[in-house]
Amino acid sequence: MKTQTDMPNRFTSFLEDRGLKLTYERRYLFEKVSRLKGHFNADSLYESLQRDKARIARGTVYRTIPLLLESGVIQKSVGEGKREFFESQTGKEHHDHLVCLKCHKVIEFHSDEIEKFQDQICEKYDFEMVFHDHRMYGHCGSCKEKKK
Amino acid sequence: MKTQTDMPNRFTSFLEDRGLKLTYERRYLFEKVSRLKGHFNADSLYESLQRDKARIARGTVYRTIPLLLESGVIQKSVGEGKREFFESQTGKEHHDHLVCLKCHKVIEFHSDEIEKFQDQICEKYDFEMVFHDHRMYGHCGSCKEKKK
DNA sequence: ATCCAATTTAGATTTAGTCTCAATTAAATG
DNA sequence: CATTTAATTGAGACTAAATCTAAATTGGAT
Repeated sequence: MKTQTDMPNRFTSFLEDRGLKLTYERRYLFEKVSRLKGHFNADSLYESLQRDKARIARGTVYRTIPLLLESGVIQKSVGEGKREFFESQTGKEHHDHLVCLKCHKVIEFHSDEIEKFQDQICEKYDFEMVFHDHRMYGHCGSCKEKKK
Repeated sequence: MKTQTDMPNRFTSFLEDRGLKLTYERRYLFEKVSRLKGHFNADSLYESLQRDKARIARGTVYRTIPLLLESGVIQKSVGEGKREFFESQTGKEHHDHLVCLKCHKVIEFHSDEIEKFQDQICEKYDFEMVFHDHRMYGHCGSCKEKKK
């Protein structure tokens, strides 16, 4: 819920832990993706920087994305095409996805029970979860019928 | 009348539903990926065909992968690099993944309870699940400690 | 304020994936 | 089972995505 700009955050602590520099470009990209609502890929992110007149090179975007992924600021998302898609984790109300293999419709769902058992699994394996991604693929109601 | 001795399967029924032809290449690729155990990408699949001396063009591999995905024969998998990775769904003992954001270790898990609630969700949304993919990202036991 | 290793930039290069069109083939039809 | 035709394939040209390189810049330690 909180997205403080100058306070330490998930990303700045991550950089510090790794002994990496907090450059202008890294901070800019962190703030940019934190504000992004929908899905994006490396290129659409680069283009939105250009619209901002932020002079950050394409290569820097590609080099920063793995850092944002590893720090859990963004995650890989439901990709329908060939490219990798990402979405911001910040302040997002969590949901998971049912994806129709036929019409590609995406239905969002949420289950407290599943989340509870997830936590149990993490405890069992001594794993500290940052985020998760749970998708079920199959056929939605209308495509099931159309199958005849 | 079918010229093949093969039984109908998920892929052949899919092709039939869509009015697509069951070509030599499609059958070959279906059988190939069904036998594959680990992860693969478009290129490693193409290379394994060349080792087989199967003369199937690169373009055909790229054109067939979406069909294998849509029919649920393969699914997109835990991709660590930039490329899309796939894995066969056939006859695989189902498991899900805990993925360490730091060392990229993958821990497999299985939970009957989670599967049960998944089924409930599907029922609620009138969704017929073909397969699912559930990943939790975070820090594994040893990376948690190393964080200091 | 200085210094140095890390990082960035711009563009060249490499690699991944798509497209085109002539040739081939599945399978529907008689 | 010969004919027909629309779908599919193969080969390679082409486009797009991602990486690399070397010179310039910068964070942050001293």
